[in-house]
Amino acid sequence: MGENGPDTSDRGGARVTAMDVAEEAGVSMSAVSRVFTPGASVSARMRARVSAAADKLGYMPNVLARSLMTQRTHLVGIILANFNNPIYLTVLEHFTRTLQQRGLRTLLLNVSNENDLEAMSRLVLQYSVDGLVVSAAGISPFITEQCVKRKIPLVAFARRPRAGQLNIVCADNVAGGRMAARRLLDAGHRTFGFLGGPPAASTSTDRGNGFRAEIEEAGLTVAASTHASDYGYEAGVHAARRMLSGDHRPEAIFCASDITAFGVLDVARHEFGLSVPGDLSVVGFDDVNLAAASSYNLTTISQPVASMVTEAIDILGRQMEAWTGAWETRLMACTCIERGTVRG
Amino acid sequence: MGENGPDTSDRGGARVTAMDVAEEAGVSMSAVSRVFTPGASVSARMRARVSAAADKLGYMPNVLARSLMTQRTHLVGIILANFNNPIYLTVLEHFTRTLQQRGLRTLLLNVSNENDLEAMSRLVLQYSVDGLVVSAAGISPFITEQCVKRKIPLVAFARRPRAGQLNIVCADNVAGGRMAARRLLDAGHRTFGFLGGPPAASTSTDRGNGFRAEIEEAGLTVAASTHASDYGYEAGVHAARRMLSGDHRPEAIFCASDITAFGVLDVARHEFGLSVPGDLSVVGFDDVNLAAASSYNLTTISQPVASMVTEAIDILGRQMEAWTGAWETRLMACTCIERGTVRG
DNA sequence: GCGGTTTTTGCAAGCCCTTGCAAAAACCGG
DNA sequence: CCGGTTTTTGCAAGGGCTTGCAAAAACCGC
Repeated sequence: MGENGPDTSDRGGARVTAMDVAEEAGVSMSAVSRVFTPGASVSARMRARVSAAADKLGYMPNVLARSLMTQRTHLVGIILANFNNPIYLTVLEHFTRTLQQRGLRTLLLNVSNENDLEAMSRLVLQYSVDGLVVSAAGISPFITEQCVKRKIPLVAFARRPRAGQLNIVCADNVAGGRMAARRLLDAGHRTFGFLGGPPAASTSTDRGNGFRAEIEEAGLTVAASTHASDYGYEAGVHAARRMLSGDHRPEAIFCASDITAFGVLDVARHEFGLSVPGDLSVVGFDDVNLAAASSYNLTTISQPVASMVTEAIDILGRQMEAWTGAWETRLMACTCIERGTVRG
Repeated sequence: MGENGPDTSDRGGARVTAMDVAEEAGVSMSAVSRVFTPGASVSARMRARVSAAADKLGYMPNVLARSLMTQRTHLVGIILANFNNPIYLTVLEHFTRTLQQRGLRTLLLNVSNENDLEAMSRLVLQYSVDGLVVSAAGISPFITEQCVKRKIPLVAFARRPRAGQLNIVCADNVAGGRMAARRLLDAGHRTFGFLGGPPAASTSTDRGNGFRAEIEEAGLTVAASTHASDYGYEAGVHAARRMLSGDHRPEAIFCASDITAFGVLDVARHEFGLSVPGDLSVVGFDDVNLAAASSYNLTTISQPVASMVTEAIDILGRQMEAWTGAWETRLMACTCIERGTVRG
């Protein structure tokens, strides 16, 4: 005893271990461990002694070493493909916050460019995550099988429901598409356009399907239908030019994303001199922050991002503490946010 | 030999270890380890045998266990405060992608609400990250000291340069502010307003300082100056109402963020009936995606996000492989993106 | 102060992998 | 085919922590 302060036993990396604390406090390493393990059996006196020593040495348990024994890393992997739609920043904000509240950490993986999803999954599995959420197209059997084998709960986020060994949390895009259609039908429109996202995006397809179904059930058709190459503004602009310059310009357009809807609005107003909603009605999807901006004031279908995230994490949590081998799928209801881009 | 297929030795978690592979291949565990360690000494025959066994069993090394020995987790912590400015989605996209390219993983922490930064740092340190980037106000001495002690490279991202035991990568906000001023002075404006972000945001303060400095050096003053409560649209709207309804409405406004600038633009045009840039010039900051949208077409100061991120990761990488105890600070030049919200 | 309970503690084995060291194997020229 | 080199391999000792088990301590009522 007696060496004081910071450079005590500075062996290279200066990493202070439970053993160091144990020696400092004159107790066994197990005691130290127990002090840092919630719910373990430790007397108050012991706790005090150890804490004092730990504080003095600046000890923090190494959770990775711990995870070796406990088989729990408290790490949740999130594989995300969509970094160009601002709604995903909101999604991430909710995910990280909610996970943190539950004592879990976020391992974020980007699969937006050439990296393929399977390789990413391998990576994340090697970190023995306790759970995995994937918001990207192309969840392969390999991935679901690996997760099942390791009993790692997996939830596909914002992907179209499908059979398989995985959980799914997704907005009810078909119903959302129907909502958009209903709103537009109620406004009295007779000709419609649908502007989807990239063809690979199942969510966008579903929105389109719901939209078309509702329109067709009303005895009408969606004459114009096109896809933007991504969910970005520019893609919306290009698609809008195509759609508005045809000879049968639709009276109403439903866009599978707000950002592309912004592109449509701008092209319609500034390039075609149309008034919205006078000459053209537009409905978007997502309800991003700027949808409320007065320049756009976009009527849109909102996904319940907050509850989708909560739901996803609930599922993970439940299956983390008791793996049942059953899979859940939750379709969350959208709501129509009435603003100013639909007439009447 | 001879047991085949998936349920071989399914002891509970079904986790297959290097030992299992070793037995399957009839070799020592070290051999297995070496096969999965780049650059280790293994004969071709051995590699083949082990790989075969590993494939058969579906083995993946546990990188956490490995990190115990190697003292390298390949984890980089990112602590982020700002989830309401879409520019940060771009930042995250660059970070995750660039880190992945270098074989590093992203541990994302959200410090946007009550959670304090110090607690978050504790968490992330317990995961023995190899590096840490913090984009949030309030990096305390505790944090820098911990990082120094553990030789964990730390970079403050998009925070005002200051002395201390840490690296800093930041846009040159002062120069950026000056650029905005220069542009507005060149347009012949004589009265100016500055609309900053939350007072705690040093970056916003610096932008304001640069702006003011340039204006004052031209013998003029920034009469109106106010702060938005965050970088969001609504905050911009409220601030704009305050600023535009005074009796001395400025001819030109510089906003510390594009999103607040959008708010200003909308309030100016739709509530005050002003024409921009006819009656009012506006300059933003960040060059978010929608700044190019024709509804806004915002002249703005762009931060070189991509190179800022690359730079930050370069610093981390360098200090990860050779800790020198020296700290770097990089101030990256902004550029003025000329669009349509400044007259002339 | 004693036998019987209930805590509290330490021991040591274990989690899954890496790596220095020395033994074994492969190679080489003559 | 041999002595000397250069790989390749296995052994065993970690790395930092948890935890079942049994011993030690603390408690309890009488």
